[in-house]
Amino acid sequence: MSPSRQGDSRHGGKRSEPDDALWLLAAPGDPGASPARTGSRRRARQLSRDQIVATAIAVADAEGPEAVSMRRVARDLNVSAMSLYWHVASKDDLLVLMVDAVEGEIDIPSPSGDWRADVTRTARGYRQTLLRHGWMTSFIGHRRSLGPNELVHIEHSLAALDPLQLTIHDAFNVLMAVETYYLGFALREQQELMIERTREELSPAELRAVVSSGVERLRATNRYPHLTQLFEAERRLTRDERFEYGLARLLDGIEADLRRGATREVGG
Amino acid sequence: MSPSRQGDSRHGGKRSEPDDALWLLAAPGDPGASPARTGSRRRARQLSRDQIVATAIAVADAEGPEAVSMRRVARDLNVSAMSLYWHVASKDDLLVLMVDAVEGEIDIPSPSGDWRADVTRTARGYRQTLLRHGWMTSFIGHRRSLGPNELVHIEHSLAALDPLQLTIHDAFNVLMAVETYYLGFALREQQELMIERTREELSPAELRAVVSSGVERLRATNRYPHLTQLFEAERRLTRDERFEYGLARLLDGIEADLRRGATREVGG
DNA sequence: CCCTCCGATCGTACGGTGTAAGAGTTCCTA
DNA sequence: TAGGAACTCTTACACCGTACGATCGGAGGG
Repeated sequence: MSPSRQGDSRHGGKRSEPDDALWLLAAPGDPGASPARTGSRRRARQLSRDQIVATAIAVADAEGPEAVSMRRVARDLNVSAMSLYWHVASKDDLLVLMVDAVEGEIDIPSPSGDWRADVTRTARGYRQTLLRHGWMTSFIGHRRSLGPNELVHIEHSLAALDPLQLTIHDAFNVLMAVETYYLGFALREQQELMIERTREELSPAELRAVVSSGVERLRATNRYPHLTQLFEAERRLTRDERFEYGLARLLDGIEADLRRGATREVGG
Repeated sequence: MSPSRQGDSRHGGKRSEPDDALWLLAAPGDPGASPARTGSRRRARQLSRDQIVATAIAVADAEGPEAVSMRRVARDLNVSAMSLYWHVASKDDLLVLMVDAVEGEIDIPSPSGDWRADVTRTARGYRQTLLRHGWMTSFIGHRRSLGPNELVHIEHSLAALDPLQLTIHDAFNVLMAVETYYLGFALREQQELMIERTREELSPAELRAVVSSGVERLRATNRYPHLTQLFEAERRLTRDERFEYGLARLLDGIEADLRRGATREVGG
């Protein structure tokens, strides 16, 4: 019944992270000795945790999240599957590392003094990055701690809010609301893209048939007037427009609330 | 290389859905003949799609998303694994059906005339339901079509916006912004809950050690002033408070924008 | 120089997974 | 009574994560 506990340390591998990799609140993969420290001191061909993570990301980018398996990553590195376990505690750990690595790709504008512009820019960058790595939305739920790159992300985002002179909690509250929004958007967007991709595999004729028969049945029931109308209308808003609309409205609301005089006190 | 195509029909099973189950834009599981139509006309013990979905949901509720396997669900139904495939096209399909079934649990208030109250109520209901079925955030990405229950959800949500007299597109835009928010919140909330649960397995002493050593290292770097401050502060906002704050601000922004005179035209 | 040690890699094996193929069972209809 | 549709089961395959122990190769001590 009780599955294997999270391995504390085996083979006597070292525990220390590569120094400035700071993980908070829970341990990520721990078995790793620091990777290939002095170049070619040991074996010429030295496997490293970063290499593994990069390869796994490449696989996920190219063939989707379900293609990421230990054996597959190992094969791409010309290495046996079990070799990976020296550098990475488990597959779940690898996923966590992948997520944090991508989080490091997001470019973070340094605070300009215009908090709204900064936040908007960060949100767009986040969205672009998740769009570039569509698998992120499937793995992001595996995150069970704050990785070094997310720490940097949060720190910078909070710094961008400095001009507002909020308490740290109010600032965090604002930040979380915005992050919530763009995380949710990324999730929905990914779903939509998958549906679109599925539909692209149909011939135009098939597609038209499926859609119109669906809409037809929808209308026939007479119980979905709004939906019928929606599907019949010609132009739909693009995803970009929807992203910008919701983000702008959220920031509008936050801005107004702040102008109204500090964040509303919550009872307690 | 090319994996199995989605099975069109095998064994000559019927295709028709149970009549009012309306799926749009892509097919869900199709092999199912309609389940146990006339009670005990056939075998006394008749497996049905709904039973399978319910059992799968029960497994997920009790033991988490990773416990849901075809064999496991079959075992709980005292049936062989392959029997499920008569009623359900694949595991992915089962997941889609599970998601839609849960979506049907969300209670939908009938429009009261106060759109903001209605939307808020729906958002809370959605959050509560996703909280009750924590696995939803891991499966929701599998949705590749609009299930009957989500159709109802959208239809009702759009109806709630009627008093605003928007074009159907603008209404949809508003709705999507809100859904984006509470979907994102559910995702983050689930992450947080998993972290909390992980931490609950530690003794208070261990916990304090882990956290404070983390914060200590954080401070030591001198590069995370905001985060350090955040972790040292005593009171954190509850999740409820954060949920309500972001939702209210988003609705504030939408409201203000609408008052400003119809939704802003987007160039094109 | 060899020998020992240990970091790193590998081979094998176990118990799980999703599901294709087709045989077997049960019941309704002609 | 025969036929066939509706449904269930057995078997088998390829793949998965990973426990365990053998093995390899270079660094340090004698």
